[in-house]
Amino acid sequence: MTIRTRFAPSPTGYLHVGGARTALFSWLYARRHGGTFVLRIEDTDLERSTTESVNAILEGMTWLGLEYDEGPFYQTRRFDRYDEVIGELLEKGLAYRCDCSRERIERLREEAMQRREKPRYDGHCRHRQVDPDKPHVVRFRNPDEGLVVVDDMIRGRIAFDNRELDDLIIRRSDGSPTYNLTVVVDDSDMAISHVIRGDDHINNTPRQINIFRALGKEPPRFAHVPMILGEDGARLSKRHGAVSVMQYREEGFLPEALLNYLVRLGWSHGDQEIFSLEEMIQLFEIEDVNKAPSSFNTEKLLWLNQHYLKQGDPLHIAHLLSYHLGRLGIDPTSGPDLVEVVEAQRERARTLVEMAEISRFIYQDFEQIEPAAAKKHLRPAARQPLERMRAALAAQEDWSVEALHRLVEQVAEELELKMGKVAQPLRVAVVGRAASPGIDVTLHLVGQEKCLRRIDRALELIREREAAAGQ
RNA sequence: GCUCCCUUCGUCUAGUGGUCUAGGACGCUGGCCUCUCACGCCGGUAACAGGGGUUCGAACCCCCUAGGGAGUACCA
Repeated sequence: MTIRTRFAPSPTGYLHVGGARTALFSWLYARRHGGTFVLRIEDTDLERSTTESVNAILEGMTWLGLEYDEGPFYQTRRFDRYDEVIGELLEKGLAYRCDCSRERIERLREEAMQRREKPRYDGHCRHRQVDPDKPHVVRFRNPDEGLVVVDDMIRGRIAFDNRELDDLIIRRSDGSPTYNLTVVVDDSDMAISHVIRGDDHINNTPRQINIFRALGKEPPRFAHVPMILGEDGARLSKRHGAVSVMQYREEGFLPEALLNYLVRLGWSHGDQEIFSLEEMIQLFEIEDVNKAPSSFNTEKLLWLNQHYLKQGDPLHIAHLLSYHLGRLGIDPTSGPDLVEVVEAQRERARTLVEMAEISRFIYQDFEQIEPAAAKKHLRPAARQPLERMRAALAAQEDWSVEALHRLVEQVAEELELKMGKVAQPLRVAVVGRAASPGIDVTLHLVGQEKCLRRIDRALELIREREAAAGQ
């Protein structure tokens, strides 16, 4: 059998991490088995669907690298086909027209609730001849009894009693088809073999299976993946911060990190944490997906992101960093080779945004030295080492990391001071903070001119302090 | 309310009747390394929701309870 999976979002918002993971699982399943991955846009809700959302979803998929083999198919372009199927169902008596008022339906619901029963449509119009030219909806005639058994690839066997199901609307009074009909027609027409989707669809599954059968079609296999919860264990929602996939890009995450994080959310392969795309494809089995919902944990995502920052191709990361530097108002071409910046900083940053921020000093003079760092390191005792370093650096011609390293060591030796007594004041003077890459690399990246200028500023500050103390 | 689903460290998970005094990862934490911050390395912290069965033996099988979640639309 040819494996065909699909991702079928409704374009009513951006691509969020839950949808992205579902898409990833579907994509992996297809890739794993040499199958085809189809993208279908479920836009039958004319009120809520927007082209902006379609674009946002496409953009998110592209960024993650989840390329589809067929599509995107739009359901709004298939209305004729749905009508054809509904007509067929009507003709065979497997569906019927209904003109029950919304008031009547509402009353039915309330009565059922009072009787502590599940609200269901009572089949009032099943045997009535509703005038096709008058306003009406079309309902699917659900079997009255029997069991519908779903053999879910993740949950196992789930049984539903047809008595719990009612005759659902498959065509609205405005003539548009509804979800449960369109999925079945599409999954059938597109020969989808495996439906991998969120578990909020479990309850729809028996209805859809019944429609498949009414159509004389074999239903696909189903796999319902549990949802993703927010950091606090509550349901993930727009109010829970960055849930849009594209926002993760803005916040400096790498797509490979997000993908790796997402694949491990609910799925595992022994104790392995790091998965390249190739490994995911090779090892992913839908049966290994957990049944329980899982909470999103940004801390672990950050760890993975740093892992990929550290492991990735520096040139590739440099390109991405360039964008984030730009956002800080920095012209990346106004400093050293970006690859050198990446290599110096990638063990110190968890995101590209952080990397850009801690690299700011390489390009721009700072407003003021961090007070705590200044207080601790720019004291009178630091004046002599700083002056010596200033003189040595001013005379320095070879500005390579190695040469600078020897220079700092030499000054420390001459003054009979430990490295820290020389490097720390120097660092604070040049960086404006007490943290940076190795002092040699730091000096190298900043460049001679800026280094000297900043050391002069720091020396000035020390003299001011000495004067103030002397009074 | 009704139907369906879920339940191992704070979080992600391993585990499919004995090898579990429950393993790994993130986080937190002690130490080492060290010019700072990181990285790295070594160590620590912390869980089988509760109660009944079945069995020589249960995290694993069954039942109940509790707690979460989904659906119950002319949304998808």
